[in-house]
Amino acid sequence: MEKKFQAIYDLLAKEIQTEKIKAGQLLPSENELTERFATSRETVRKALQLLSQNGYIQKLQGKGSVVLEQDKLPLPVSGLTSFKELSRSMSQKVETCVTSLSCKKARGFIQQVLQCEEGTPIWELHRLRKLDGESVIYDKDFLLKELAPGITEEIAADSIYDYLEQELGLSISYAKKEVVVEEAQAEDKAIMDLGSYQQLVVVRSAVYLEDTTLFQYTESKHRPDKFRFVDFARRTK
Amino acid sequence: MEKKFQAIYDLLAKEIQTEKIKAGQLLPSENELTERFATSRETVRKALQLLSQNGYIQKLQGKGSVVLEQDKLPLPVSGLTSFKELSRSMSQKVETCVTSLSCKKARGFIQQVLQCEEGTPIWELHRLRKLDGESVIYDKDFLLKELAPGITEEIAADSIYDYLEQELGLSISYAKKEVVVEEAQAEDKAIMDLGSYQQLVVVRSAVYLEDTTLFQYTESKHRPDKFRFVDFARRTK
DNA sequence: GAGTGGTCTAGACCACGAA
DNA sequence: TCGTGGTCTAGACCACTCA
Repeated sequence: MEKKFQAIYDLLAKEIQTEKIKAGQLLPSENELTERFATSRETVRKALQLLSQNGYIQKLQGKGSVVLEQDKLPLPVSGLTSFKELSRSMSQKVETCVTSLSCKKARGFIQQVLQCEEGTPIWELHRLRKLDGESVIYDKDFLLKELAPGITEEIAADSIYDYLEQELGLSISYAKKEVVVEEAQAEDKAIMDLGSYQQLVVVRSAVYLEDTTLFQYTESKHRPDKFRFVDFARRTK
Repeated sequence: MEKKFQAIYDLLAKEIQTEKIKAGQLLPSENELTERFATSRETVRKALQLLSQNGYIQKLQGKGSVVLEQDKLPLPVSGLTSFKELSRSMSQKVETCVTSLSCKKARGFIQQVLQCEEGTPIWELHRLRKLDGESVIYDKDFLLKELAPGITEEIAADSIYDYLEQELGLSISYAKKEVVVEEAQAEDKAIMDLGSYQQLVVVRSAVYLEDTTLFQYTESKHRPDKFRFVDFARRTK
């Protein structure tokens, strides 16, 4: 059974996305929504808080909740989104090529970033992402084998997150990310279509499960002209 | 009078920051906190939700709230943070130099991004940020003059946000951002210390007030080696 | 003054984890 | 079984906007 506030959120989000309620208009008041959904005001407010967080509305005390303008498919690199989910919203032709999938024992750098015992089995996965036939993104993933024993090249080419969440029932919960620009390494130049680009945008992320286990470490290198990051942020005072 | 849930948040955040409660430990249970702060459980939960959003804790059903590891001063380019607030957390010597402050009538590109009438008075502000004597960040701001009539070079060199919020009582509420990499223009090369760098990380942002007025548009160009972006993101399902 | 959102309360029942 | 967090309720009072 879906949670009530989630259902209200989904419905309102959909009405905004489909422009059944247009930007600039006010949502029905909290009291009206309370009646319409036969619930309590706090539950309505939970839904509205989600809408506000995700940039759908702005609440104005004494007035109501204004619907904000929706951006036309910004790549939500922000938040936690996998490549497959991303590519769905891209018009271009996208291809994923698994260049390497091997199992290693943790030591040195990898052991350190995954914060595990020396010798822990680790999947090391390299994937090349092609847009319109050009290799422009190079991902290296390191994951605890213990938690995802059955990874295959097919799964890796599709979506690891789908596999984890739907097949294994693991819940990805949060991530820490860092974005920097670095010189392309010899390996990058050999494997990617860099043209004259000498630098790459590198996104490093640590992915955690619900129980706070650090589960995956990823280094994603992007050719600068194919990198775009968009963000919606609220001021927290 | 400070809101109760905010006070509880502040106190707990401080205890985590100062490692009075260490990473990996559990927070007191919601019932305990309810008693300690002589409040209701929902109020405690509001505070905990904030802590969770900001990456301080992870809630585990049936167990409690685990304190997460704190990162040592990540530049929070994420969220909504002004340069002055940023520089406070940087060890390096930071200098801001106002290279231009003028008032224009909106038209063309500027009119479009600020979504205002043609001819609306606009402040155009150029600032150069120096780290250790090198000019590595170049900001161009466009703001509605109507809302911030009294801007001076002194204010611009200090913090515009402080002026807006403390002097004018305006409330900055949210922003949309985009990060891309672009070729350095002739102007950028002339005014910044770019060395052999040919490309710049460009952060474009639109800043909105509480009443959803689009108030400011900023283009911030960073020398790639001095750009770093960190982010904490929760998975939203 | 009427209607809006913002905060807070005191309770209820449920799902989950650990012992 | 007991303590934890997750959801939900029905009410209260306040601050704000607008007519």
